[in-house]
Amino acid sequence: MTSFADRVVEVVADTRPGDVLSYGEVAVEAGRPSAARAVGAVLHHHGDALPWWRIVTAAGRLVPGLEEEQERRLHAEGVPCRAGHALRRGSRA
DNA sequence: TATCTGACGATAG
DNA sequence: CCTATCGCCAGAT
Repeated sequence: MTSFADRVVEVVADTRPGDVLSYGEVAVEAGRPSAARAVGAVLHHHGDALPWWRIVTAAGRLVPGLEEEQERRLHAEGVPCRAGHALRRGSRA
């Protein structure tokens, strides 16, 4: 019974190093475009079990409270960050 | 079953 | 750029 949470896990677990998506993007891929909030809850529950650092807000903002940790991990995967927001290729130069 | 909470998203000020 | 409000959904109590 692939629940929404399970779908989210699948999507996030399917991401590879250097990839960065927003909660909304994950929600869409999980089949619930308006469940971005639930996506965050799922990631928070799983903790380090999933590459949560590859997930940012729609505004490109990093996870509140973990900006340092996330920025460090993203940078380690080749994702440049600046002032708490991940610079995604294609979004803006 | 009802109510509250939260690692969200978009719009308005 | 930041704060505030509304809408949304899933999980916990």
